[in-house]
Amino acid sequence: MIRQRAVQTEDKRERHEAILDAAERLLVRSPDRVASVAEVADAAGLAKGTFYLYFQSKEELLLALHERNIDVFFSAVIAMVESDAAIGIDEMLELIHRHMVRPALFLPLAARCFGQMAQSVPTEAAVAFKQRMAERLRRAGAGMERHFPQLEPGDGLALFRRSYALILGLWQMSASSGDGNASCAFAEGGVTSSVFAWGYADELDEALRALWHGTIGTSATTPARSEVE
Amino acid sequence: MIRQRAVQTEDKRERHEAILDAAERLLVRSPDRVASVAEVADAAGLAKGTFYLYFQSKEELLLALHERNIDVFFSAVIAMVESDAAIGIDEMLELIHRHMVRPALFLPLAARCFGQMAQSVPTEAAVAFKQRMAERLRRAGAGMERHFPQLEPGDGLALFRRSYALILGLWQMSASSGDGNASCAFAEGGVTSSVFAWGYADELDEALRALWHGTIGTSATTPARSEVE
Amino acid sequence: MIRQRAVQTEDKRERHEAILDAAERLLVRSPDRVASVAEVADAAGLAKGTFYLYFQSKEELLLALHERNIDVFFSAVIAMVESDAAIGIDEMLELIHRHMVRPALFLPLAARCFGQMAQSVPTEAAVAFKQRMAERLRRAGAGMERHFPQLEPGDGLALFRRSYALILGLWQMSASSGDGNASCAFAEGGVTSSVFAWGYADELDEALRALWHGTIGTSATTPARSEVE
Amino acid sequence: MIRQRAVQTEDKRERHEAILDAAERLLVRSPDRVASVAEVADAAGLAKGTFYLYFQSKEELLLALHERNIDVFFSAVIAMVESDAAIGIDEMLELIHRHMVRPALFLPLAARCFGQMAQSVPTEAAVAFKQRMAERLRRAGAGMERHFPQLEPGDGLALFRRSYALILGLWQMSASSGDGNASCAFAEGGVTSSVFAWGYADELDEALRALWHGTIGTSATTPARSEVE
DNA sequence: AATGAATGAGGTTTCATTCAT
DNA sequence: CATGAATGAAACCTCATTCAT
Repeated sequence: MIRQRAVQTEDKRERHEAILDAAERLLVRSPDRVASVAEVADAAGLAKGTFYLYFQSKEELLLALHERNIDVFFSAVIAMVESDAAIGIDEMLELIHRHMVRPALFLPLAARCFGQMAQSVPTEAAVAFKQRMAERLRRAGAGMERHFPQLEPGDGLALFRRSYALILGLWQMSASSGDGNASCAFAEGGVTSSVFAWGYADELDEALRALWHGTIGTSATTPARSEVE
Repeated sequence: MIRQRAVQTEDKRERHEAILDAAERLLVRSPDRVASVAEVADAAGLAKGTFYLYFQSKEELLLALHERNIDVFFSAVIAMVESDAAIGIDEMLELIHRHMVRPALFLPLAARCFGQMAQSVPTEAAVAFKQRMAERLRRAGAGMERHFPQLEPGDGLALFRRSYALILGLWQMSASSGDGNASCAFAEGGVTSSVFAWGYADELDEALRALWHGTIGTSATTPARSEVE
Repeated sequence: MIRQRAVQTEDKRERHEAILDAAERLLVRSPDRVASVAEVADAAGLAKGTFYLYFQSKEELLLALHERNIDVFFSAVIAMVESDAAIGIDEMLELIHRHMVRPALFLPLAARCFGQMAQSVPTEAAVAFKQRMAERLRRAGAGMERHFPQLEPGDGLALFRRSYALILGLWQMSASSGDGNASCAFAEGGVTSSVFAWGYADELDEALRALWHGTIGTSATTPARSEVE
Repeated sequence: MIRQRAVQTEDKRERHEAILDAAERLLVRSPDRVASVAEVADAAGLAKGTFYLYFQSKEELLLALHERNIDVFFSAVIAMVESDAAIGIDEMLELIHRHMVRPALFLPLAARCFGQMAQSVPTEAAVAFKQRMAERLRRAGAGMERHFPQLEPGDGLALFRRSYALILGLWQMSASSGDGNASCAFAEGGVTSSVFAWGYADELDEALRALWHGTIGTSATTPARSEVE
């Protein structure tokens, strides 16, 4: 239950979360448009002005929402790479699909944040975000290097960076015309469909395999591939 | 010389271009903000109302500007792959740098367009854009397959798609805090810089090499590398 | 058949009429809005600019259209009052209904013209219109005075003026909310409907009878009334 | 004193009025043109956006302004007819002149509203307006019937309706060429002037007398007339 | 702290009118 | 004469953000 006034620090965090929840709800309900601040505040049971007591700007809200998603993903990744279980690309792909591809929210939000962050997020907030992001990438990359000795120092990090770039970039190419679906369903047929009618999920898998294959070598990827197919 | 009135179809195309030029000029001058329609029209020496004779919306202008950039790049790529000269990844990287990385406009605009296209571009326009894009990718991909017989049908296309995703995705990760620079120059030092202070240009090269290496194999990439260096 | 270029005076008049016809057609088709100049020109098979070779402004078009309607009405009125047939209010009402009430165009147009003429019609055009209008009223009024000796000089004119004012004013009160119907069909019931749910046609008859009765006396109106009822 | 922010309902009403006042001021200052929304907001000391917090559209502003005028008039009329003082047409004419004819604003605004209301006022607003108008007419009509027993039920209402129609209709005929004056002062002489150079104020009196005479009979009108002349 | 009225920039739209061709 | 591109004013609209209460 939310108190009338958030006097305690804990209450504040609660409100923060409540606003994020409200934004998420609205974003899931209609993924193709971003709710206005008024709508978000309303959905959170607050007045418009109150929103700005908890977020500097609307962009910051989106960024925070995005970071919450990212956090879940990286927690899982870091847990995996820091465990001693044997891991391969298939385990990683499974994580990626579970946390980024299947949730309706992750990719649209990521695209929006990365595409527009430059606009109105104050530099300090962006820097802080990037620092937290960097720490996550560093830990995940270090874990990777522990599992794959053929990786030179820094290569684990780079691998994650590039994977993330692929995940986002491919999604944007597939989703960039307002079709909520991963696969563009246009029936014009002919050449077009053979070029653009690719499913995001499958293409992502293949692309990541190619990237990892080119980085780590076949040791982790080829076997995994053969297991699957 | 531009006529006062665009009576002929050719004149209209010229006007169209003139508006794009104006927008480009403004965008180059202040890369961190998008000029208003009024400013663009003004810079093109036209009234605001005239702008809407040539573009449905501001989004469409940005999309058209982006497509013009893309077109230059793909023309070069297609010319290359359809020629009989031996090509390797280095030639491709050079094209990418010349047309996408070095021009100040390409990547910010691409990020903006891919991240936000769904907003106000009518579906038909977006579909048309994608079809033109698809045709370009198809030709480039087919050309690639001609040069690299080890590519299965469709792999050339996929390679371009994934490369483009990497180009965009990495740029968004590097540029997402309003620093116009390719390399984030923040002086907080320590861990952060070792993780995020990577130059976009160099990282892109490495990432693309890894991707191509994982797709085409060493035949095209490693030798090419040794020739250059 | 309309020539390509209206060189002769006669051709010009033809075009003038063609534009009026087109405007009338559009106005009849959708009475609640006034077509744009572009639409009118288009419907007349002309370019937008050509319209302005035949009319100073859009207002002038509406005025001319209105005047054409008026002319038909007054021709009938003058013919009647200048004949020797016995006339009473019923004959007049019949004319009014035939030329003003039943045609869908007359009253909306009249309201628009009278309500907005002040805006953009140059004074000279308005004066010219009023002069022609005055001459019609004068002839009709004089004819009335010939038929009703109890009218003092000028009273016939005044009677027409006041009748026209009633016709217009009542119509505006009845039609002022976009309901094309003469009778407002709102079903809220109670007091409201008993006040506003009056049929224009019937109310006009009664009002004009009262006005004429108060001006001419019972000689012309009461008998006529008894004949009808 | 007007608060900076209209928090209370009462404050909002005040704001509403303040905007109406501003619009009225501008309209009085230059009667031949309607100020833009920006001008009105400016004159009210508000931002343009604030205007739209209080009025749906510009048309609604004009309608509200008109209704305010109407309200003053009908309040006076209703007060008169609901008092026990003896009333005749002269008292009524005096009210009409004081509230409708002499104020520079009433008639132009009424003409505009009645002629154009259909445009952009949403139907519900127009219906609400008419309902309020109907209630006023009803009360005034009922009061009239109390004073003049010869009126049948409904005749008082009809009398007001017709009077209002005359007031408006005659004004539109007299004012329809942008001359702010009640009497058209054109010097073309001859027939014209004898037909159209009638003073609105006097003609209105005569016309209303005729209408009332034809409705109520001489009991209320003739004596009053003799007193005046 | 909470509120929501006020702001103001600017995108979108319409359209009567003008003017170079 | 005919054309329709260009104009520019202004309505309309949305919305992130600010600030008096």
